[in-house]
Amino acid sequence: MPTKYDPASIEQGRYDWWVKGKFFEAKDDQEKQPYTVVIPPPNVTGKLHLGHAWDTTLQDIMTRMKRMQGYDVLWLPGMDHAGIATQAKVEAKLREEGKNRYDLGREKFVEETWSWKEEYAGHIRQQWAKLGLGLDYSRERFTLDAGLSDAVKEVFVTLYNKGLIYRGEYIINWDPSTKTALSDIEVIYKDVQGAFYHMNYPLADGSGHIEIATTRPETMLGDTAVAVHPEDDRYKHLIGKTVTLPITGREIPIVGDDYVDMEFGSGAVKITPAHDPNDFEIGNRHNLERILVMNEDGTMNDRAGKYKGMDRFECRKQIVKDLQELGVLFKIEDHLHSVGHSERSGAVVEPYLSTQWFVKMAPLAQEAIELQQKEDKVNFVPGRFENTYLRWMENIRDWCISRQLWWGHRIPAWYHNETGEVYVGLEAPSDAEKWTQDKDVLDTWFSSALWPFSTMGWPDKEAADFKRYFPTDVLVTGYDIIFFWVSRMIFQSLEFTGERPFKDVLIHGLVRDSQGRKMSKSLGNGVDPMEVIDQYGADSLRYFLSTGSSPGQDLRYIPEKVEATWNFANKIWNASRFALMNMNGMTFEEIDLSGEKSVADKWILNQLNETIETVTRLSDRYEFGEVGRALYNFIWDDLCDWYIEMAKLPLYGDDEASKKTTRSVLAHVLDQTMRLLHPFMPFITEEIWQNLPHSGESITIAKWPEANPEFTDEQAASEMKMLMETIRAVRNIRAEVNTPMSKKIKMLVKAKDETILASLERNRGYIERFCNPEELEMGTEMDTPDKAMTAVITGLEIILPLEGLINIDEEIARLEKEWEKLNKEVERVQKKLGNEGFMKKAPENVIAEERAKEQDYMEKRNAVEARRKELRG
RNA sequence: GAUCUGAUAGUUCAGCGGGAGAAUACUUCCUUGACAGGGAAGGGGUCGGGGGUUCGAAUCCCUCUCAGAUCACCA
Repeated sequence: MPTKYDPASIEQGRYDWWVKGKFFEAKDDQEKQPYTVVIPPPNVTGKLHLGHAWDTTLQDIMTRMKRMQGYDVLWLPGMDHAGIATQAKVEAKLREEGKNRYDLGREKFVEETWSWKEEYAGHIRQQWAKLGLGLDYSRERFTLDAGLSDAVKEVFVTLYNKGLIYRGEYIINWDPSTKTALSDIEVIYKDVQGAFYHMNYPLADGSGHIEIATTRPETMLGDTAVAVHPEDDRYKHLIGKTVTLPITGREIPIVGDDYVDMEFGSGAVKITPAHDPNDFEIGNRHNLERILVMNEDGTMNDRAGKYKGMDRFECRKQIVKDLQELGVLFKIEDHLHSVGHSERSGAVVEPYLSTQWFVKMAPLAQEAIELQQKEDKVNFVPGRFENTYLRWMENIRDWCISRQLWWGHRIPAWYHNETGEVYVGLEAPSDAEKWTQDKDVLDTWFSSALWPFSTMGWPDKEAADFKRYFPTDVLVTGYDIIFFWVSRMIFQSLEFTGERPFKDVLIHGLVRDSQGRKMSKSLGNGVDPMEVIDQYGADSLRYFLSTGSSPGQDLRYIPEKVEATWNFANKIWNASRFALMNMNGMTFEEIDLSGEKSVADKWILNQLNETIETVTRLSDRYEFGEVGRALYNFIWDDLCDWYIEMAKLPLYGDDEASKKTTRSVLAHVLDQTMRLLHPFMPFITEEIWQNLPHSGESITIAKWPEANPEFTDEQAASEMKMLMETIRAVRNIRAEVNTPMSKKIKMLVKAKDETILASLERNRGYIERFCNPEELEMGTEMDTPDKAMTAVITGLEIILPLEGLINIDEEIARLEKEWEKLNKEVERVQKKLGNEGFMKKAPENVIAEERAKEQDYMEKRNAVEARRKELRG
């Protein structure tokens, strides 16, 4: 084994070996309980970022752990066809070749995209491999697979027949750059510095004018009314009159509608039913004409008259100029308002009148909301996200699901070529030649919403995997896609399987840069997980990601922290190296823990028990940050700093029996520790475990450790505690008087009683090794020389005669300070114990603890006081 | 405007009713046979401010300040 931990060399080839060994495949073993997780499918043409690495590492930890705990684990991988994003990428590539999708035609274009998909899917699998994810590739799925497409059709047709999917002409969010409709949540609102344009529309009868204001003056070309509040004294007499729309000269009515806010602006609103959702509704109430003035690409259409062909923002400039010249537009105010942008393309979204398909949400949402009142609800971790989810569900609007793209699930609707009749079905009508299928595809999220069951063979309700592995146990995802995905899976699963799709949802935060900023392409502050792995290894990255935060909180990526994790891995590596060097070829069968054990042996076994218990308990609660701390402390402090140092005594000695026991304890503790750590750091633990005396083919299928009650040993724990305190006290004094370990000093130990003395005598060897005295005298009575440093710890007093090295005045001052400190503690505890309320109401164990503290502090204080008196002489 | 989150050592963060913790940085010492990317010792915090509940509050409640997020409105 090399002296330095080199992740690249140990990670090399290991993943392929795991996959070949089929350790990650669900075995459909009826003896075992199933445990299921489906991966949140990444965009197939995307690249995995640190967020994916975090998300999948958490899933890997849980599935590896459950596998070791004896579950029949299925962790199902897959990818998402990501309609808009993927199509945009392929179109960009075509553009580079001087082509566009229309040159290829729909069929060719989709073919081209499929081959892209194949290439990129390979990249993603490589990244999963590099992260070490224990995925069952025999069950990998893609949202456009035949099976999943059947599920999509089944859901569409069923919802349509139930009246929960409808087609209609409404105002939707239109992205003019990708020329498709978007759902409400695909629109990102950003505050933008715009302008508020004030205009006077002249009354048709020439009796004056009415003032309106708008942020989108170009839409005035499609105005079909002006609305005022029916109670507004300024305007109510005008209701029923008409105004002449400047430029177009159309005559449009003034209507009264409650929607208008009298306090806002002039209290009169221009109404453009084809370009604004609120205006659309007002239009419906007043039977107004809908005049669409834009094309799908955001340029002005025929209805825009002389502005035809202009881009919408060009048109805005021009129309403002023209209206100013006409004297209609008389004021432009700066105005900060929020403007919708496409989540994918970034283009300014246009509210646009269009015929689209929608899911009627109210009944579906209602069921999902009611689920949370029931026993088998979806359990959000942390719980507060349930409220986020519920509030969204309660206010949900209908979901626009049609997209004007080519890459996706084609909508299973056909229109009769002559009658225009609509047919919706799993297959085309029998006289297919007389019908034309809807050109559009479905929102990508429509298919991902079915992921937990469509991947398992549904709509075949008898499919083996669906019956065995659904519902899933936990879904892991970031809080940013609760609305996009989690909520939709819940209502679709309820509607179609009658069950929740997962028992738990573990929500994590976002990975940010070291300054707390979101990672983004525009800032260029993104970090590629693959580069981190090249530098520090997958295990370091995984440990950093999984233990570096608490549930639901964001995580800053700080290179120094990943480095610190590398140091931890290096520590583990070297501890194992030490063990192996001293194992003397011991085999697994030769491990024997029945021999006589030292305090150190008993103590480390006791600590191991506690660690096993803590790691198991906290992992079940997804408290990986705490688990990480427990493992770190156990390995670095208990095992490396203390146990291994103490084990050197027997290992370098010549008592064969204790050598064998020490080797056995080391082998056992390391074996168990590697197992505990394996879900977090799979590569290094497999490597070390394979080198250690072990039984079994791979640590991935080794049994999860269980605390052994035989090894729980309070006595050893307290004896060890005293020993450690003794050693620390001596080190402390040595540091204080600048007397390094290499320098031998005389050492006296005064024990409080015979029991303590006996314990100290038992551990004389350790004291000699760690305190390096030239002479060690221990007893219950001890004369203290004047020129000595002393330390008081629970149960004993340490005296180091240091002739010539100490200054008595300084020592007295130090003792006085120490006395003050101890006295303060005594007073604090006594105040507590003297408090009637405390004594009456505090639990017994707390009172007992306080009593013990009082005793301890008093003894220490008295010893310090006695020493001070001696020095004062 | 509503809701949520955060404010703890120089820095990044845990802890979330019973004696202020980790990592990192810093200071001093240590070429001890796993590891100098190591070991030992140490300094450093009225746990954002103010109220309250409690025998007891960093931890629970209220309020204020600051930072961030989400949703809604924005003619």
